[in-house]
Amino acid sequence: MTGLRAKQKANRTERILTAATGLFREQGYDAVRIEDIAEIAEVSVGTFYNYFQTKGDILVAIVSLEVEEVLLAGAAVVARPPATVAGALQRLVGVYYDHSVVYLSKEMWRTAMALSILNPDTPFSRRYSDLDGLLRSQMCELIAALQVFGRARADVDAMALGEALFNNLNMMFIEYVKSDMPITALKAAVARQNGPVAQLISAT
Amino acid sequence: MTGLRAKQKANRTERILTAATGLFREQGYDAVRIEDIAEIAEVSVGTFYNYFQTKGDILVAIVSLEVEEVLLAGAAVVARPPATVAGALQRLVGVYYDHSVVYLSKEMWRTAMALSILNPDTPFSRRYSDLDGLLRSQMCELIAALQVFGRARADVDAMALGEALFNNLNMMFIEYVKSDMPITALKAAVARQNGPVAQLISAT
DNA sequence: GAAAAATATTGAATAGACTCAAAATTAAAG
DNA sequence: CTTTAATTTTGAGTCTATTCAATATTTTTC
Repeated sequence: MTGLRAKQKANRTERILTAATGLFREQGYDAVRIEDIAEIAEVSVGTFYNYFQTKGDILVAIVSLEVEEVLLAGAAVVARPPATVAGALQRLVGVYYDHSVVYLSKEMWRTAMALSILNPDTPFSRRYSDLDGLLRSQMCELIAALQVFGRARADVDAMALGEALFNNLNMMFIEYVKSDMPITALKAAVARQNGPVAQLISAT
Repeated sequence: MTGLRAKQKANRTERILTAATGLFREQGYDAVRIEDIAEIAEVSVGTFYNYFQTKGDILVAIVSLEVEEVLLAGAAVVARPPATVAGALQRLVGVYYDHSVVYLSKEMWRTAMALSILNPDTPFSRRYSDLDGLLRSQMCELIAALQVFGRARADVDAMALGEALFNNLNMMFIEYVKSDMPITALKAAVARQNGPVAQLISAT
């Protein structure tokens, strides 16, 4: 047996996460009070703070769960990349963006990103940063895969280029959640920015 | 005469900004209370809020002043770019980073960037975003200048590439202020990331 | 220059994130 | 099964950013 305590702990974590996710979606991050989350989760405010260090922490935790999904979706693209460099890049970018936008509002993204910058040492911020690192690696893998398939020139540093490409798409996502730009405009802008690079590294 | 009111207003803005700048540098953003700023600036808490919408707003205002300096320094590089693409890119990047780091701590940068993401519609956040846009344009100008001087291939979209390069260096700066990385490591990492692009667009 | 209008200042009151010492629960020891 | 020890929960209390109605100052009007 895992012990009563461990079971109750898991159960409470679950209840708090569920309560917070629902409230954030319904009312937005700012409008939700810790008291509200605690009430729905049937714990006290103090207990909430035993499970999550700050209000921001739980949001970052929720967002991290979402990023894990994005990572899975991206892996599928890397496994079977489209045949052209430009196409492959745009497919991966599109998958990232589309998945990022399903469950989380722009406000939730803004808040989570802001908090992960503000308090980089909080445990869930670390997790978020780690996931970001994995996405970055995935982009590098994609470039490497294109080289293996002979679609991209072999004489470029896939690692370096992948990092730069990822950083660009990530920064553009920040612009997107800061503005009222539609997702189509975001994709178009990134496609344009990737254009020169895609052309230059395409195998001749 | 500009009117008594206008003069007093300018004077108070000045006093508040000076007080806040000093306190933020001495104690860090979080440790400073609005009450402290108001006391040193010899105004009431209420008056502070007549001049700045939030505590974050005044930080973003201070940081924006700094970004204006960075912009000036960058203009000098664009006016006389180093002779190689890689060299020119690295010079501009270096100027940006060096100037950004003189007066503002990593904590101040983290806070300002986080807040400009969190509340993009506050007046000073807009100003900050605008300045960021100008920096981005500056990178585009640099690429264009290198093309004019025959250092870079003329058949690449300078605008698109400049944006991507700037977004990369900007995201790397975020990584830098989130971590305890020294600035030398930051520059080295960006140089590496820019490497493939610099090589590919260099005039043959 | 006095009265009215417009604009600013003020600080006490509010709200909500977060803390912490006491109380309760679970586990371990005998 | 009791007693003791180790963990957890709890919610009243603290701290600060922010608001707003009352007050004060400056400008405009006549």
